[in-house]
Amino acid sequence: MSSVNLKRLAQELNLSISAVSKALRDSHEIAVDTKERVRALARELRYEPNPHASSLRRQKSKTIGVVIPEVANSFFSLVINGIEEVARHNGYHVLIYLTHEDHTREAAIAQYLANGRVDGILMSVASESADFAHLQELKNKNIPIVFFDRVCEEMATVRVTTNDFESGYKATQHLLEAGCRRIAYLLISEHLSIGQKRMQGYQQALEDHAIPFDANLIVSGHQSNEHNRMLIQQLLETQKVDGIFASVERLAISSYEACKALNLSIPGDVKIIGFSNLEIASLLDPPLTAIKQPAYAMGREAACILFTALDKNRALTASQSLVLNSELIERKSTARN
Amino acid sequence: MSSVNLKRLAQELNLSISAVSKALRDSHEIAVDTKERVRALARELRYEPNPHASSLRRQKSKTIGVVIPEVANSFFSLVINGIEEVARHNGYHVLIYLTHEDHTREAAIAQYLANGRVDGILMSVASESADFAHLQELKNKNIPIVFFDRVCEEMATVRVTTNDFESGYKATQHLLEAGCRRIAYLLISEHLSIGQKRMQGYQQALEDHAIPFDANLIVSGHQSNEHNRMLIQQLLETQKVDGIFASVERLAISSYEACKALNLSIPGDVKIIGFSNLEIASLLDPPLTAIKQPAYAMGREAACILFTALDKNRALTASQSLVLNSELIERKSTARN
DNA sequence: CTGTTAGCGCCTTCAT
DNA sequence: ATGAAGGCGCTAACAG
Repeated sequence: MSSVNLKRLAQELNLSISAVSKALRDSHEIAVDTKERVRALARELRYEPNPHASSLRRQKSKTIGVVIPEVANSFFSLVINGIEEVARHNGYHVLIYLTHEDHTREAAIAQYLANGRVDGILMSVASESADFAHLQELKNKNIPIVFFDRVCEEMATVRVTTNDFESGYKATQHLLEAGCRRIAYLLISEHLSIGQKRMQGYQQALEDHAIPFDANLIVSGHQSNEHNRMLIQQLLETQKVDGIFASVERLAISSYEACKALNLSIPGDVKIIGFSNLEIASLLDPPLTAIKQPAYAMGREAACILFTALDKNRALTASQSLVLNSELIERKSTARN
Repeated sequence: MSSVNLKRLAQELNLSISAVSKALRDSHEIAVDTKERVRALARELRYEPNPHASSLRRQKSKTIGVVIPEVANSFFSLVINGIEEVARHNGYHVLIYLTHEDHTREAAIAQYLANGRVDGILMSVASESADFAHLQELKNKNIPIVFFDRVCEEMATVRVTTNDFESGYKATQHLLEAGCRRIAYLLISEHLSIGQKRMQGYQQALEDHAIPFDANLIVSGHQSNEHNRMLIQQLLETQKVDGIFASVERLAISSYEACKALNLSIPGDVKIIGFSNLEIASLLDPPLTAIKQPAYAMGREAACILFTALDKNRALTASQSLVLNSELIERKSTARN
């Protein structure tokens, strides 16, 4: 650590440390030419303020924590892009934490973020998070936190979500209008609000079309894609199913795989629609009819809300919540059958 | 900030700050029962040491920086997973920075990481990085840095890479053996070593099969997928091409799109092979024959090398570099034509 | 305009 | 076995 710090600059310039500090922060109480001299040397020596010292002193880190279930997934990848973009623009740094859908991990992460390491948190809760004491804890410590997509229903906090009920309704309606009568609904975890809301939309659509709800057509997936594919195959074999609505991307893909494995033709025997942001899904044959969430925008919006709160030292209130619209994307098949 | 800190604990326990500090670090010079008392209260008050104070004092942050071109890409997503996994295991935190393939951003990031914010860096260089002064700067400041996948050829540093020449060779050979004679090679940037090495493998394979190299069949892509698809379409329209070898995932996908747009049948008119880690590529019809990099493992390995160096205070030497093997994955088409 | 001083919270000698 | 003191590098209040 040959570290060039304020002391070093001060020595070389025959100035006091605080004068140098002020000069670099462009304080009005420092002579213009002095500022120039200071800045010149700082540039020459490539001075960079020590962020830890600065954070310690100012009680803020200019860093946020992003807590998400996973990243190997187009939705969260895009979200990170949005967040990083805004963070960079506002001079914030981004720490990333993956829960792998594990409630214990999420709690542990929350625990050690509650010590000043970050000024705020952006979070999409893990699917198993039924117990949210750890989140309440963060709230108590006054750490601003913005939930996005997978929110914690039990807490009154800022949320950036999409119109889950509505898009669930539309997706189901889409299948119904395409002639489906036995539509399966696939979700990832019963504890997740998005799964619930989308399902409510699904149920409402069924009801509006006078189709009876059948609990046998609801499948709750798990971690392993392999396992999920099995579950879906089992469903297709034991139940009469002519449509599948997958409430997350992975399940939509597993549905495709399951149909393929069973030699079911996809638009013919079973129609599939799923939440997905995968560009490549449009190249499938038939292309995956998808509900596409504005992932990048969600990341940006969530980050913006957090940063303005942080920079203006304003508290976050649930009223700042935002609901963005997901889009139903249907593409024509180029099937040559 | 009602922050519970050492002082607070010390007061409540009628101990000195240093005693508490030592107790929490399980020092042998503190009585066992005292330690117990301290730990009990710490747990009760949910004490977490202030990381900035600690970093400042110890001159290390237990944080690493990950600098990558982008994240909306299956390769880097998987890498992040691997890194986060190892980081968490070793008690490190992960800051993430995206260059968006922009050399200026990369330099700026390097600049402000060179101040103690991170103990080390994992990096995949931006495609435009012809000039690497900023990387040399980090080297000079003794910030350990491990390059992975996209390395900086001009510096003697630790690298975690894949067998690019070899896999380039194999991919090309695969197409040649499938009967291709006019194989296009798509790369993302001339400045990138991976693009070069894979191309060398491509050229060697051509030579070994006595196929002349044709510079017209080399296409260098850019940022926009849209633009790349156009370039490829143009290539397909102006040149006789019966095979495409895409050296990055995005270009493989764009190739698919281009063929579709031109109504070229994919195994028939043009065979495509590409570097890709997308699971869903197996569902395309025909499935994308892919060179799959061990992305997750690369992230883990790179992180491991960095952490052991950091924790043992050992310098990184180029000799610790690692070359992992990519796998050629061919799947049978289920085409019903 | 510039300098002095006093911490931020933690860790580490050194003394008791 | 415990405590006192100094300092990591920076900032902010207050003097001069």
